[in-house]
Amino acid sequence: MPSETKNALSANDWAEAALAAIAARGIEGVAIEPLARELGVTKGSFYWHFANRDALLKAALDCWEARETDDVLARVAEETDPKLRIQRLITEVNTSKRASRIYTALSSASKPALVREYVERVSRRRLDFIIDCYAGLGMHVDSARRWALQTYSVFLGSLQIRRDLPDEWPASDDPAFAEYVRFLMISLLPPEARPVAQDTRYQRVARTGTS
Amino acid sequence: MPSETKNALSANDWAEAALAAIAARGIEGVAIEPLARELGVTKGSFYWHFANRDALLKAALDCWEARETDDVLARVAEETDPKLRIQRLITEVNTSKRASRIYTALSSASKPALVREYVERVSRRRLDFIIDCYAGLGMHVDSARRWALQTYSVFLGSLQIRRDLPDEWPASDDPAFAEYVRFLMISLLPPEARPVAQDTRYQRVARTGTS
DNA sequence: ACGTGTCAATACGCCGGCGTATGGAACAAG
DNA sequence: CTTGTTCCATACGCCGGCGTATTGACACGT
Repeated sequence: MPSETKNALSANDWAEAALAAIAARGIEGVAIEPLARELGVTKGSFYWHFANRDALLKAALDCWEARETDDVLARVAEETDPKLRIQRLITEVNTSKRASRIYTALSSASKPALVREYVERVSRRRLDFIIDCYAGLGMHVDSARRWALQTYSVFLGSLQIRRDLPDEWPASDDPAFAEYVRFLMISLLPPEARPVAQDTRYQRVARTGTS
Repeated sequence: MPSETKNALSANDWAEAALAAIAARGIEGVAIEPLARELGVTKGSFYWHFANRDALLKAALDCWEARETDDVLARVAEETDPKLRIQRLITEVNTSKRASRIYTALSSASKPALVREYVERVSRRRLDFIIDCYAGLGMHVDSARRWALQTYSVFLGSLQIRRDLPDEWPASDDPAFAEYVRFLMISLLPPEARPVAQDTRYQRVARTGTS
């Protein structure tokens, strides 16, 4: 196996480049010849490693699925306490921009039916994981499902908002961001499991005479 | 103006077809010749009505923006009571599948910078509207923004989940759906504005001896 | 020195979509 | 009947991406 002896490309290099292309230009942006140019080679290289474009897509999606499940979920799952686990889940909203771009790109239109399988598997595993988190709080299954659905919705919606309205989303160093996270910590945890006793999310505006 | 005398196509027909194409095949699916085939004409027709593909995209996005703001927001805004307004907003999650497909398609990758403007405008108008809804409850601006961000996230996330995991989402006639809506009614309204006094979202599972 | 296997460059044909140019067909007005 | 306008068809050239075939450059073992 004469690998890593020279600057020869591996199939994995192509898969990674494909993922980057998905993040940057969407699923349709995974084109052999442009990718080859970016990698400094020609497509003669590509067709040695892969049979066709679909094979590349499949390889890239395999990478993605592995990272999005075994990786990020494992990072959260190492927190054994169910309450802290949910909290960590919430702060993970600040996950890498690249990951979120890939997800929304995959989840969008076109969906060559190959992509669909991957998105569905990853989504289901994520949701099931969150359901387990809430079930770990001693919650009934139906309740846990509702809470999880809400939390996962907030997660996905946050990714979208960060894409569509980058200005509206507070930066990580903005105190408003920390406040929002604390807000979510309360909203997304059932009353009995909340970090602080009192709910400070609702401050009425000072009374004025106007209407 | 010899319009509607024959079966002649108008520019608006093309724009509508383009929107349908966005919903079905994404932004890249807006191709002149396939659209012409669907409409039963050739692209000779198209290039009489439009200068190029970008002009068509712009026309389609104008239609979309009008519908997504002046239309759907107006439908919710006719409810004057702020509390009921938020509730109606929540039930609007069940909006047309087509609308959600268009949105996610637009918000995905590629984003030829032309699309970006439209998505940003629509998103901002939606978010501002929701912020006003919460402010209408007498909430402080910062608080209202947090609540709105959460609610809009739930809304967007729900659209995504319905796309990615159609099986996991309860059907409209499923009692689980009604229960989830009631769940959200409580979650997404501040304590003082909730429809019912007691919070029934958290039912602990019956105690068992196992672990 | 000689083959063999690995990885890549080059050249080619194909297809589908874009945009243009030109030529109608229908219809109204004079 | 001619003329002009509106709307569409046809034919063409162009480009970019896909996939194949062929050749070539190294690295190795023998």
